[in-house]
Amino acid sequence: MPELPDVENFKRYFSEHTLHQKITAVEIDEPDLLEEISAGQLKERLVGQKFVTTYRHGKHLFAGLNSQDWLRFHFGMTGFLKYFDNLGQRPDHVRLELQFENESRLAFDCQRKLGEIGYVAKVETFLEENDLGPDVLAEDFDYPAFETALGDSRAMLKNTLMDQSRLAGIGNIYADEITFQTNHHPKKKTRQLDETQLRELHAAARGVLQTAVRCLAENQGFPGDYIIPHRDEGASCPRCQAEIERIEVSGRGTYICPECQEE
DNA sequence: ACATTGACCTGAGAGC
DNA sequence: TGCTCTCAGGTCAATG
Repeated sequence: MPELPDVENFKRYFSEHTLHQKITAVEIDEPDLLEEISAGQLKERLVGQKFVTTYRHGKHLFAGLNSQDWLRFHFGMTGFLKYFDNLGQRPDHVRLELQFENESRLAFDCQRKLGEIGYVAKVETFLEENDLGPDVLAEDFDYPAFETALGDSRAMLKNTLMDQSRLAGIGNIYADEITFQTNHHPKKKTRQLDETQLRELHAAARGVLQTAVRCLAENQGFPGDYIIPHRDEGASCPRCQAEIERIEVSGRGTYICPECQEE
């Protein structure tokens, strides 16, 4: 689930519920998910603090504390946040739970344990050390920045889009949507695109992610010409009715319309 | 430099 | 009902 649009919504959810409340207890149910800090230290650093701000870069969510440090979440394949005050609403695979002054709680649920919980002093340092490219929805991510980010990638288009060191935020689902919207086969070499096509790709990448953020926020379906709701072998293309195909690209399940996206 | 494969983990759903 | 198989929206390391 969690690609950039999901994480952007987690950010909003986090802000809406947890800011400016004193943390009174921290329960760590799965210490293996901790990255830059031990369980004991994390408790020490969090109890008594408040979250004052949030920041997102790609698929990473940073929650800023009044100590100036940041708690970092990466959601892996199955992570999500749940805020609740009635224990009956506690989800099934909680790996970290924060309790607040008013007895409410925030859980980080992560069934497959592929997520990460980190703790960093500076966001910029983390981004550099982990070689993350620019966030695709950053305000200043204009076409020249996009061109720079792609560099001289010789990979297949889908792989370039998903390469977090070039572009931060795009995963399997939205890579497919972006190639569909621009009528490219995902295995096409990125290098083969001319400038007009690259400009279209840039606009489509931002447009798709922006639209997805909004659709998820409003809990409504995707636009009628999106392939996302038709990720099924045998489903029909929302634009030309041809049969959707499932192929593999670098081991990832990939859905395409063979008519709209010729190789 | 890039593609492929398997590993990390666990569970849901399909098919028998 | 229960078993087995496949698949899952992320990332890393090893291999060719």
